[in-house]
Amino acid sequence: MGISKELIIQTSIAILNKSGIENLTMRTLAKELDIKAASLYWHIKNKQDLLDLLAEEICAPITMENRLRDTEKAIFSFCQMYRESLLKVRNAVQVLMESAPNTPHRLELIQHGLKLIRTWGVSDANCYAAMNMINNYVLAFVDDEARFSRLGVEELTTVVRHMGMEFSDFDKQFRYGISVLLAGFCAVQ
Amino acid sequence: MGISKELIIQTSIAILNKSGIENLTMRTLAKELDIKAASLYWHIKNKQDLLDLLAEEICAPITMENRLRDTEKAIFSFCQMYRESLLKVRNAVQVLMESAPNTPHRLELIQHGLKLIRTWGVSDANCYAAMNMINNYVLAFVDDEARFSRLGVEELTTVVRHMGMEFSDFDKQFRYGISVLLAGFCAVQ
DNA sequence: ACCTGAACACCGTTCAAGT
DNA sequence: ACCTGAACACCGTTCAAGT
Repeated sequence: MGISKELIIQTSIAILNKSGIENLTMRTLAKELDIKAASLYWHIKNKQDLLDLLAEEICAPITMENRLRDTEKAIFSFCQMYRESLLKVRNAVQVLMESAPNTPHRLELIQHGLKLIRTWGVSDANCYAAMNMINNYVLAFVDDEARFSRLGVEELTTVVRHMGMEFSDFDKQFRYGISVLLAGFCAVQ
Repeated sequence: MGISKELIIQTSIAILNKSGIENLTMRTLAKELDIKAASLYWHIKNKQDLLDLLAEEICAPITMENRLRDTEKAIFSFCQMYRESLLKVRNAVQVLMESAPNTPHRLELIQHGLKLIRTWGVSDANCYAAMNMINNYVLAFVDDEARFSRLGVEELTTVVRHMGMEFSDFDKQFRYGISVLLAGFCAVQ
């Protein structure tokens, strides 16, 4: 069995999880695949192309079930899925931020998010801004969450002392932000 | 007159504004200063040190005047100053994001922001999360704003058509987001 | 169709050596 | 005190050449 795009993606994600994005290079990727860096260019256009593929792969687990009649619950569960998908791959946030959401699945997700926000009562004029706010909130939150989870115990206690913050429950903090945004959307028209 | 830290900072910002962050390298910076890259290490520790200095310089124009009795107005004007400071330097957002807010002025800004948010009525338990939300909102907004302002006319009309969005008035959009956050903070306790 | 060697044009950083 | 030459260990990418 030879090198396939799928294998390249899975190997890249393995490298991300093991060594982080700063060690995902065309050379390390090639080495892991037992080929030379130059050979990668037969399968993918360039590194940006690889990042786009990874972004799409990272977002793949996010589904768009429409079973929830309660719009608020639907938005919460959508954001929660988004968050969980990002947490599954180390540096997922950086990968998404280095690639434009032009890929099919990510475009679908945006459409779905917009629909939810419209249903929540945000006007046409504001729904793109609202969508951006939610998207940026989730990305920034997960970025922090992932960074915290990689801190040593001593740094953690330093941070806690300095900020006087309990972050034992990331879930609660996450829901707080979403609640703020949803309440804010309702209040401002 | 020799090379000073201040000259290095100003030259770096000139390079940012002319060529963007991807062209701010130790080599281009040295060339602009008429020295060799190795010489830079006499004046600054490394590139991360440079980015920290730049982040502090970018945030320098943000003042913390306390003259406004109206908390809402104070927060709006604080965010507006933040935004304007970021817009003055190309890729300012990326610079801030690549450096931790450990420098004196940035720490002061955080303290001031927290105070405003507390005054606005956010609880101790939530004020760090709220502060993060505002900070991330401004950064993401300016990142978009700066990106849009660098788009050509043809891409702009494409985006407008696709999103059905008017972005003639960035100010209005910016204030919308801040309003959402402030209203949300009040509504969720 | 798929892979490689070798090169090109870059990075950040170090360090002995110069003045 | 300040600067440089030269090197080291990297990057992404291209392309003629191999099979």
